[in-house]
Amino acid sequence: MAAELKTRRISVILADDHPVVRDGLAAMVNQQADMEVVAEAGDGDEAIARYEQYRPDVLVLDLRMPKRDGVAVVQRVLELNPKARILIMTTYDGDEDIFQCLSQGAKGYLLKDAPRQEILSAIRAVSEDRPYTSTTVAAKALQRMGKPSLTQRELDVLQLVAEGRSNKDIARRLSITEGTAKTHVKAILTKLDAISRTEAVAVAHKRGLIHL
Amino acid sequence: MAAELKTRRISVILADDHPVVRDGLAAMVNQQADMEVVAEAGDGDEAIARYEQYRPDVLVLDLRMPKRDGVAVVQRVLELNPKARILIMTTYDGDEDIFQCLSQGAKGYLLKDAPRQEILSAIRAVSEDRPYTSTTVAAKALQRMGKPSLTQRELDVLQLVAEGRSNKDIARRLSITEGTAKTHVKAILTKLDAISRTEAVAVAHKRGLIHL
DNA sequence: AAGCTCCTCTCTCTAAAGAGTGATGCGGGT
DNA sequence: ACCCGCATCACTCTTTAGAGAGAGGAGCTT
Repeated sequence: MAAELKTRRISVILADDHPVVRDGLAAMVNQQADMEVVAEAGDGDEAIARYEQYRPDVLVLDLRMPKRDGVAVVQRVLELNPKARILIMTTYDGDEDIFQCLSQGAKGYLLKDAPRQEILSAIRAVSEDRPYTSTTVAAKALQRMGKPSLTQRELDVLQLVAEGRSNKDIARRLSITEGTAKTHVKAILTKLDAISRTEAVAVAHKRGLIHL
Repeated sequence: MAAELKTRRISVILADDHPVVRDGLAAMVNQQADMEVVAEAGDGDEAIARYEQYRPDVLVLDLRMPKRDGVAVVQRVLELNPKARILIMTTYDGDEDIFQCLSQGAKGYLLKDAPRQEILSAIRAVSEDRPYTSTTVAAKALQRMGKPSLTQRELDVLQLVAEGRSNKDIARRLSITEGTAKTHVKAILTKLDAISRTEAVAVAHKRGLIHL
C-alpha cells in the first residue's frame, strides 16, 4: 500500500457533456490517492484532442455526446493509439452500444447508476489493462451474440422508418424504388424478429440500434 | 455579501438515481457559502421520505427515477406542502414533461448539461420562491401551449402502439373492439398531427408523452 | 473462377391501417 | 334540463404494409 503510493498516479481524462457529471467524477477520482484527473472534455472532438494532448492512462467516456458520437471517439482514439485504455460510462444499456464499444476495443463498460466503489475499481482495472464489465452489462453483451446484425443500408432505412416515414417516402429519400424499400424493411423485420415496423422501431430502440 | 453569510444557509435535498450526479451536485452546492446539502435520495420514494424528514428549502429532482416517476414525486410533495420549492433537473427536454412539472407547481426546470453557474443561480432563485426556467426550456413549454392533450385512454392506446401492437392486439388487451381501438388511434394521429402510427410514436417520444 | 453478401428491382396476394362519417350512452358541469 | 367531452361501437372505402418467391449485378474473398 505504502509502496503503491510512491508509484505514478493513474492519469484520467473525463469526457462527458454534463458538467455536473464531470464534477462528480472528478471529485471522486481526485479524492483517491492513486489517481488524478488531468483533463476534461465536453464533447467528442474535445475528447480526442485532450487524449492526444495528455495520453492518459484511462479515458472515461460518455457515449452520447455532441459533435462526435462515443463509438466514433472509441474508434478514432484506438486508431491513434491501439493500446489506449478506454472505459465507457453511460446511461445507455442497449446491447448494440455495448457490443460495438467492446468489440472495437474499449476495455470497460459501466452504467452511470453504478455505485462509487464500482466506478473506482473499474478505472483501476482498466488502467492495468484488465477488462472490466459489470455483470449486467456483460449479460447484455452476450445477448447480442448470435443475433444477426443489420447492414448499413438497412440501418439507413430503419432510421427513416423510426421517423415515421412510409415506404414510398423512404424510397424517394434514398433514391430507390418502393419495392426495394419494402425488401429492406422486410429484412429488418426478420432480423429484429418483429411483426410490424412499429415493433421493429421499439426493438431497435431497446437494443440501441437507433437513438431517437 | 458579508451580511448574507450570516443568514441561514439554503438547505437542499438532491434526488437522482446516479451517485455520480449526486456527488457532482453536492460538491458544487457545498462549496457555496450560502447553501448546503442536507440529504440525498436515489429514488422517488426516498425523495419523498427525505423531503418530509428535512423539509428543505429546495428539492432538486431528477425526472426519471426508479420506483416513482419524477412527476409523481412533484405531485406528492406539493400535496404534503403546497409551498414546496422544487427544481427539476433532468436530461429530458420533451415539452410534455416540462409542461407537466411546471403546471403542477415545480418552481424551476433545467437540463443537466447546464453550466455550473446556471445550476447554482437556479437553486438560489427557487429558494427565494422565484421561478427559474432556462430560455430553451421556456421555449419548449410555450410550444406545448395550444397543442391538444391526449385523454388517458388515448395514452393507454398510444403506449401499446409504441410497443408495436396491432389494432387487433390493442383491442384485445384493453377489452374493446378493434373499431374502438381504431377510433382512438385516429384521434391520436389527429392530435399529434401524424400521418402514420409510427410517426405518431416518433412525435410522442419527442414530446415526452411516452418513454420507451 | 467460384462463392459470398449486399443492393437492387419485379411480381402476386392477403392483411392491416387509415380516411370519412355517424351514432349511442355515460358522466360532469352550468 | 341541457350541453359537452369521452368512450364505445359500426359501416364503407382507399391506401399501405407485409408475406412469399425470385432474380440480376456489383464487389469482395478465397
